[in-house]
Amino acid sequence: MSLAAIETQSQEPVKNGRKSASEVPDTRFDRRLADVLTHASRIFWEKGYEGASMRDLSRATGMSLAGLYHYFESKEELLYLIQKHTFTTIIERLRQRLEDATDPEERIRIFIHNHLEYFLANKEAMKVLTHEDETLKNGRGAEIAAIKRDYYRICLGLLEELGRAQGLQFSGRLAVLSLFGMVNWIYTWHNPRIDADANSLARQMGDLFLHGVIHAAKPKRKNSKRKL
Amino acid sequence: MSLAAIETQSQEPVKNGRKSASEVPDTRFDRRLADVLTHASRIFWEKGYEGASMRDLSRATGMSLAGLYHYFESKEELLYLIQKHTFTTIIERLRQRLEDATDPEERIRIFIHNHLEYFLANKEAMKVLTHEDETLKNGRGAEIAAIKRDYYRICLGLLEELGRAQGLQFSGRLAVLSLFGMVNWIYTWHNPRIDADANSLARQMGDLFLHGVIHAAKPKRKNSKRKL
Amino acid sequence: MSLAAIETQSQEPVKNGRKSASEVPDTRFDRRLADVLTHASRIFWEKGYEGASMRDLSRATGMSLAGLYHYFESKEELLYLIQKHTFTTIIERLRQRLEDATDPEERIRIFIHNHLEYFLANKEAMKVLTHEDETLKNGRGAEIAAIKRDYYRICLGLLEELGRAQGLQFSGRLAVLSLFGMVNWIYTWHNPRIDADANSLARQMGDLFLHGVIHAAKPKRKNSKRKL
Amino acid sequence: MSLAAIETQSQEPVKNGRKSASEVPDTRFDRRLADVLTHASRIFWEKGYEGASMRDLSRATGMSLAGLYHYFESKEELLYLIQKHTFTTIIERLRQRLEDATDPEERIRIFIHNHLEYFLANKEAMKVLTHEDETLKNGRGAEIAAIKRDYYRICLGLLEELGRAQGLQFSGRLAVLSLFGMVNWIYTWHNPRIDADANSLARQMGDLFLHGVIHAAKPKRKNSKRKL
DNA sequence: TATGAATGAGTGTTCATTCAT
DNA sequence: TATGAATGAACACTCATTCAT
Repeated sequence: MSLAAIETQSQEPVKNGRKSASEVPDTRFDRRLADVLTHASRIFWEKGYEGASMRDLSRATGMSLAGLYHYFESKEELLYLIQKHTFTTIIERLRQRLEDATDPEERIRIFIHNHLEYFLANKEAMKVLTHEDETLKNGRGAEIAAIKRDYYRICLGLLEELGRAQGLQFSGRLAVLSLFGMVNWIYTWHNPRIDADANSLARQMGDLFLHGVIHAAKPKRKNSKRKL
Repeated sequence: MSLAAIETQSQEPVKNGRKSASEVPDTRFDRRLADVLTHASRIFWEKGYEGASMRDLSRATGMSLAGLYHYFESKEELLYLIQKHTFTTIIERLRQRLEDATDPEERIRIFIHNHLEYFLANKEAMKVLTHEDETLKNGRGAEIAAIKRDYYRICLGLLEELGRAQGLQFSGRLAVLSLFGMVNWIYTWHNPRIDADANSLARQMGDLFLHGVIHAAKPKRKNSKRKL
Repeated sequence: MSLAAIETQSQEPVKNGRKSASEVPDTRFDRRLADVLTHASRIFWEKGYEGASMRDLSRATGMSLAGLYHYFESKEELLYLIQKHTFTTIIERLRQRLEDATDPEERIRIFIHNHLEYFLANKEAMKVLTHEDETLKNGRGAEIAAIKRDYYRICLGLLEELGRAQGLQFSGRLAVLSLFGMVNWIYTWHNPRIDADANSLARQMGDLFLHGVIHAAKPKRKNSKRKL
Repeated sequence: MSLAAIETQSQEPVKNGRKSASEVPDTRFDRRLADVLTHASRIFWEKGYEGASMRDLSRATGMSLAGLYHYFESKEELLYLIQKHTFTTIIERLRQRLEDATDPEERIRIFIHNHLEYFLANKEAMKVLTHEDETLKNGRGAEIAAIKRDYYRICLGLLEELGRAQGLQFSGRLAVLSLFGMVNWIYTWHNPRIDADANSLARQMGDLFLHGVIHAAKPKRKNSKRKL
């Protein structure tokens, strides 16, 4: 699913988008808008949502200020579109990859890998997602929050599968949020020149997280020497 | 160490260096400025650094706009002071608590507990620290970055102690940054009404992290059945 | 005379003078444009000429922004067309009704009634006429001003007839403009639910005005007690 | 009461107007703001409220755009201040002049004269008052509407006095609103070079209106020939 | 010590209008 | 005949900051 696609989709209710009968997507049209969103993503990443001005976007995209408003209702809509696209894409990919796997550990590793792979390839989007978490208001904010909750629930579900399979007892919430912290934090430190790639990172973080969960949550055996 | 103290200290070079060495510190004065920083912290937390205006701060503190500039060079200095104070305080506390402990695992648990305890009590500061990571420019930015590196190195050191003690082999960098992710992320989700307190959280995260590190990094024993 | 007609008429010189004399008028076409003017009238009334945007008009009429410009040169032309139509219509009706009456008082009552009746039925147009009095520039402004002067002169003529018939001496100008004030002001206060209809209003205002003029202007008789 | 005075008064709740202990009005300060209001009045008159830009006001007053906002919350507040001042002043003057007169006719003539005199001397204010009748929103709009109703009621009261004194029967509402129309309309036509001054105009309009009311409302005598 | 006054530069957004199709 | 795309100029308003007092 391309940025253009999601953009077009959300563009529907805006203005009087006629959208001709035959519905052949005008790719030249869509590409233009997708471009804008890509640039916007970068600018929001560099300067933050508040710090970025529509004039910055105008400059970056080569589109006039008023032209921007021809396509997008407001600065907030740009943020919304970016966040929605990002979340939708990552969830969609995750679902596809999860289809083939049944082993609970494997499935969690898929989750981690999917997350890291996407965000290492789209670091800007990642920061925009996490930094501008509470920026969107009302309807748009609620919509993104709902998608985010979906993502959370998927991960929680995976963890519960694992728990059932191995007879573990632990707080799913804490585990999920700890995992989210680990994998989300990368945008603050990952340097492609010195740090491992998504595959390697996913394996290492998977090891760390899964061993942590499994051993920490294993019902104490009688002869376990000491607390840890 | 009070906010007032750090503030005063950094205020020294500013403008009319009236504050000669021998002078008894005017605590009424200091308290006022500490108040300003506390309010500023809250406002930056609520609106972000860019989103917060000096007028917002003026309103929140009850000090006139010009009054703010009488004490603080610029909006950026306020951010700098807050970040410096936060980091300095947390590191200082950590060092004190570390003094009494020698067991490597115990020391890492102290690190985690210290971090969570401070940030659960100062959630605003936390967000201001992590969100406005790259906001400070030049000298001030470099100074904060240096303190941050200190903090990172302390944590890395603790991990290396553990590795040596237990004969583990793992990437310290990845482990530290994963841990940072886990503990820093709390400001995005911690709800005092439903989530555990710092002690409990520190114990659980400590379990998760330490089991993860130790078991994931343990040199494979010959008879280890399976990958995990 | 329909709005469409006047519109068409003034449209003649615009752009591609396609509309050759012999052509049968396309009424479907005309009705569309008349509709636009009716809507425009309402929007100008609600928001004022300056406050109304072409986008408002586009929305209200369902015609695209560019479509509006296809038929009308500019926003100013829309105002011009509305004002011209309104004035032309009211004068035309007045002339018809005046044809049958000869009594000077009767003729003034016809003037008042015609004015009130039209404007009570077209309150929007009325406000657009009086509020946007000086908005039109150059040629268009002059043309409307000329029509307005016509209307003024007709009324002045009626008053002079009355003066001659009854041997009155008074300032026609002041009387006309006082009358205009009385009857034009209604758009600011008339509430169809509590105020009388055009017939009743015309009678009452006619009484007030005519008694006022006649008694105030009657050459003093020797035994008139006092000024009033 | 000077423009400065009313301005100062309404300025009180704005921002943190400290307003020193002794309360000696700083006339230099007030004069500046009164100046701004006078200029604003003129600009609103020339271009209408919507058509006038804050930049126009900035240019006209010689004060920077941001400076304007230092003193006035918004463009709307400027309009409010002008309207409030105008209405308050004219009502205050009216009340003073009414104090000495007891004859009902005389009192109505005072009303007319007061109105015309003020508005011939302040034609801008007049247009701003009548044209921007519905511009103010919410609280400010309600406040001005209340003052306006006061003014209406005073006039209605005067007419009822006259009715009682002379045993007339007529719609007070219609009479008041007709009178308002007559006297308010002058701003559309009065040309000081060719038209009479306030005194003369007030006398003539007074004659017209009073004769109109009295003769139109006089209970029909048996031998009155015909309707008029 | 502390503030009201003042501002140049910038904000997000809307304007009337043009033009290729 | 009719419209989507596009824009330069303007809009009301806010910004961080300075300065005289």
